[in-house]
Amino acid sequence: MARKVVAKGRARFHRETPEDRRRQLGEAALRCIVKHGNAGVSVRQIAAEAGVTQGLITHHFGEINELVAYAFDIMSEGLLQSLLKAVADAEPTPQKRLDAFINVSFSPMLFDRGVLGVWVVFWGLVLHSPRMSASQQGEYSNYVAAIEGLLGDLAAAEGFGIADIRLCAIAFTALLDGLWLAWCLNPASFKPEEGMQLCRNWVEGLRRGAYA
Amino acid sequence: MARKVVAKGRARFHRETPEDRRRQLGEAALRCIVKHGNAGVSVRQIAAEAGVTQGLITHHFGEINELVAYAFDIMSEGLLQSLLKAVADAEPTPQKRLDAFINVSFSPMLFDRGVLGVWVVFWGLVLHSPRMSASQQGEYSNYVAAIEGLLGDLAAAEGFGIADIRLCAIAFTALLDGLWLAWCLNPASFKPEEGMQLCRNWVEGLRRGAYA
DNA sequence: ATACTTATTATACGATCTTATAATTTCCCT
DNA sequence: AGGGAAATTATAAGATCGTATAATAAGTAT
Repeated sequence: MARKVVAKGRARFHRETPEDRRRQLGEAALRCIVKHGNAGVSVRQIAAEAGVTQGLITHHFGEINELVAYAFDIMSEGLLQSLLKAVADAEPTPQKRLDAFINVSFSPMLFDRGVLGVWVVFWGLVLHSPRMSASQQGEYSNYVAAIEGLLGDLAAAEGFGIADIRLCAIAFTALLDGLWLAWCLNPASFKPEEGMQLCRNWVEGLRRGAYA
Repeated sequence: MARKVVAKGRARFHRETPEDRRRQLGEAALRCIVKHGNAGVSVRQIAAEAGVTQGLITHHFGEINELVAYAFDIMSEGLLQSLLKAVADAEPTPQKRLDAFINVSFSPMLFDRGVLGVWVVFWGLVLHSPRMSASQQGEYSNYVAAIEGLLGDLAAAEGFGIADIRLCAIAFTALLDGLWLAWCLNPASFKPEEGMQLCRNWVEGLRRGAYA
């Protein structure tokens, strides 16, 4: 009957599995980075955002870099899944699938200053941390491979030639990333629909044999 | 004859004009950012790099953000000047001038992880600081305008059509930036010469009317 | 129920950060 | 040669940061 009495006002808490807690902390880290950029990467801020004390981060991740790398991984995987889902939901023709990929790339889910803000922080870390660089390389190659598949299917269906499809996918990725970056840094410079049109123009150049 | 005696070991120093000192501090800031990324943005580190005491930064710039914005400006202007000089030194045909622009864009002066590292830091600040955003907008429009001129001259000389040359320049800029980003984050993904080829392929698509 | 594992809190320590203020040196000007 | 403006050093104050350590609560198995 008698509830166990908590000594001296120490905070009560809910115990969670390591995986759940790690994910909560990773998502809290992402929210902090969205809000404050590099300045948001701090044990104290992230712990406060997650509603826990600082020690938990040390306990689950050791050092904070490990938490940030983990946040990078879950964010990256989530975005790629969203992209692939949009492609899977499209009509199963190479043209429609590529269109779907372009459309979702310019949708508010990805074409968003907050999302870019997170990536900019990650890029900064990738340049100075082998751990982050390893994550980035894996995720980049997954992304390029997805585009490679889309472009290859289109070329096969329409019968035009591509000299080096891997390089082609790299170029298309670069175009998407570059437009994303430019628009997020300065949304007045062009409209998302115009960005989509520029991507379609790029594909049109591909069709016309500019990369054969 | 008697040298003026310095009291109690206080450091001697050389007095400089405000412009010179500001530039020295700006360049020291750039070196710190190259070396340590966001972590290099610190009054203490920059002052040490410049060989002065911290107070000088406060004296000349007020708050550190102002110094970083100034560093952004001098770096941005320097790079654009280098690009324009390469164009000016090329043979005066639209084709050669555009080629020169592409070549210098992929030269070690720009295709460099340290240079990208500085820009990544700037981008992060642009997303959270109106002051930095204002600088970025001005510099981006100068950059796009330069490309717009190159592409317009080529179209006029060769007689192909471009529906919206401003958007075209934005796309080409995005491609360049995207390739720059991808290579610096992961230099193994492609070779600079391959990047140059991809840019030429993009121009070939333009020639073939993909943007008409 | 009771013991045990460990997730979590609480707290402390040393380093580094930004900014403010006062003292001092340098150099130009007359 | 000497006075004065301002460039520069020196120092301090308070905030925040990362990490380590010990104490405690929560849930699980016995």
